[in-house]
Amino acid sequence: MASLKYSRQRESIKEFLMGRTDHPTADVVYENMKLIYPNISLGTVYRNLSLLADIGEIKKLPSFGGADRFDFRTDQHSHFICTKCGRIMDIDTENIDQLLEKTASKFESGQVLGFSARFFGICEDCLKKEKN
Amino acid sequence: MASLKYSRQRESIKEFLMGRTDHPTADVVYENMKLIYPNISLGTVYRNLSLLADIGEIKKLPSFGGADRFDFRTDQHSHFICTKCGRIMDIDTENIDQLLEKTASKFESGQVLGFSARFFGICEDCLKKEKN
DNA sequence: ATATGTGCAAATAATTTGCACATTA
DNA sequence: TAATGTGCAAATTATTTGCACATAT
Repeated sequence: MASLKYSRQRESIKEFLMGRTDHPTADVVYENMKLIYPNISLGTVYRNLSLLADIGEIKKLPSFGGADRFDFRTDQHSHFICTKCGRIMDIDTENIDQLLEKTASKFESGQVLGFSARFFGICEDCLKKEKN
Repeated sequence: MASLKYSRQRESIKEFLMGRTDHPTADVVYENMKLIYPNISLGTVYRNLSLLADIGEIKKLPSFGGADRFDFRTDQHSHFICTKCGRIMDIDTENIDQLLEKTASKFESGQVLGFSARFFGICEDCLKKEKN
């Protein structure tokens, strides 16, 4: 029944995500884990990210023109995605979440288990760079 | 300056998407195009889908645990995504779109160019199958 | 001891790209 | 005839998986 066993690697991955708010890709996690475990493999990183997402300890964000992102915040919140640099920022949308919740409860063609709002655009940093 | 030239393949791809509401993947488009152009290549399909999305004639939906989806509807609307079978359905959310619009206009850490709400869950068909 | 986890490398899946030839304007 | 598009195959990118060995319970 697939019970869970401790692993240093998994704990470090979790801790790493906990300390970041920028929703890194698996590859970024991998690069950072290599500093602690020089021999860690990308496969291990992917396996643990999937596992952590499955048990709800982290959240997997579907890709937007690139690699998936992983987020330690598992509570309901929205994202702003910069289409220039790919950065993902949390965005405060309490009222939206309430409305989504309401819409979800009214949906009749299936069972809604989750929802999210996403905003696409260009972040401040990229706007500044454009002025050059 | 990359001006646009007519191509039968591109027109057919557009027409095909126009006749569907289920947001097919590039591969599904490819399989259907092969019925018309037996020698068409997947590369051509991808190139035209990207091109059409760039000029705003279709919409590219970021992947959710799989291949990207393409949609002829380019107006603002939301999606219900079945996490079992991957089906994507349009969902009517006028009030949500208004609220998202309002939130977008208030956002200060960048320039919002678009937004979307997505609902995840299990569609009616998959719910029925689960009962077996 | 036995299930679970890991590293490694190979496999798979989705998408992109270089190039010679074909088509459009 | 010059720019754009196509087919083909190889390359790239993101992710998954089989296997022998290592580690946790």
